[in-house]
Amino acid sequence: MPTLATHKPQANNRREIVLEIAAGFFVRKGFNGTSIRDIAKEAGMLPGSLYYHFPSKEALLVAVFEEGVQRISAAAEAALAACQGNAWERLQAACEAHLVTLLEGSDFASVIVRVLPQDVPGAAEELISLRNDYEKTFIALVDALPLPAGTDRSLFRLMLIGALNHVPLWYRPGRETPSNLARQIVANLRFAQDNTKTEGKRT
Amino acid sequence: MPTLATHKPQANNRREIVLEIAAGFFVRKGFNGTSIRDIAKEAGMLPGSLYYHFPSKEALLVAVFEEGVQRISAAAEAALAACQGNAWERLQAACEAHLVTLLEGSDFASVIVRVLPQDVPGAAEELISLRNDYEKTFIALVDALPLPAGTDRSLFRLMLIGALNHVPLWYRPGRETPSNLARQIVANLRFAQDNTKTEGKRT
DNA sequence: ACTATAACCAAACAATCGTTTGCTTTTATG
DNA sequence: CATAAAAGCAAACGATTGTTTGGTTATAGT
Repeated sequence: MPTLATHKPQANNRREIVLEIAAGFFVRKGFNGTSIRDIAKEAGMLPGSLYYHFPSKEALLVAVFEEGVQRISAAAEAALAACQGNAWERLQAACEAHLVTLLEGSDFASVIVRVLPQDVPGAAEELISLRNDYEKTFIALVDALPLPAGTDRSLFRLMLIGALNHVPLWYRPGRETPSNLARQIVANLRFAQDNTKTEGKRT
Repeated sequence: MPTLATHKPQANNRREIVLEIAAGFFVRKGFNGTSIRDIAKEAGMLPGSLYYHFPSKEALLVAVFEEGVQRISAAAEAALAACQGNAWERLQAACEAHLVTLLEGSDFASVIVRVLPQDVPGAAEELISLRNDYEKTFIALVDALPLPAGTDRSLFRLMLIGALNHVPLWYRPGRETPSNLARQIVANLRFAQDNTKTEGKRT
């Protein structure tokens, strides 16, 4: 069979620009607080033109979300690849990468924390699935910790993620660095577990 | 002086019903995801009728927010009044009340966690102020803790609040009780601080 | 040069949004 | 009963929403 329609006139230049602008709006205004016209206007395009790149507003959010998960995952895995320490040090490295990406990285990662799946009914399950994929890394990291028997590792992980993802709500640049904050957060959870007497917090 | 216009035909029955319905929508759909018509419909009223009770949608949200702060504050202070223990036990009591109110109390308190001030531009400062009033309680509780010198108590408190307010995003009734979760969350932060060697996490 | 696709414009669509206005019903008090 | 305020209805206002449709320009391969 001959080469049928092997054209490729150009790359999607504007598509990535639109994604970046959309990420900014979604982070600052939320999903329902952002209009297609907001994004199009900042991109120097007309509202309808966005529908060449994305079939719907929800699909645009999903694309931003996917990019965010990919970026923060890449940051965490890169940090882990460069860390040869023990389980606590590896967890700390991942948390540093996580927080640095949230606070100083692009807006893509922040969308993951800002936009709730229930805000996007048509794609809620997909967003949850994407987030779960990323958090699997933390499940493994927490599982590797030398925690006292009886410790609820699931709760421990959710505590940590809750504390980390809460930082963007109060963080102000100039005081502590994101890395320092992550280190302190992990440290505050670390020593607590070292001398616990396994006294029954569960039966 | 004679009694001039001392009428009071009735109390604001419907007003509180509207508030409760609004709280439910704000929690589940967010502020921008909730329409006046949604609330009015569930209240069995017409959209315009809400404007007799509240001058605007934002004012309605503020009213819900205020009620939420009052309820969760009352729960925390009641728990503290009934607790004669040490600083850690008092913190635990407040956290239990906080989490129980968030997970099992009315929707009013959940609105505080769900709706971000930036979603309501015209009342953002007021919402922040209301939240800060409540969190002052936790500032005092954390200040009273016997933490090792050099510990950033502000970060410690923000970690705790972050972990607590994150629970509604993953909590599923039937497993652990809210009280149990709060106790474990505090416990996970407690022992960490007991044997810290004051090794410089800050200079 | 011809053609097919990419990329976007221009303009509108129906639906929904928060809100306003004028009128009616209800309710408690004198 | 009379009255005045409370509470709500009915209906619309202009603005904004996500989206569609058809036409236009740009670009690259044959």
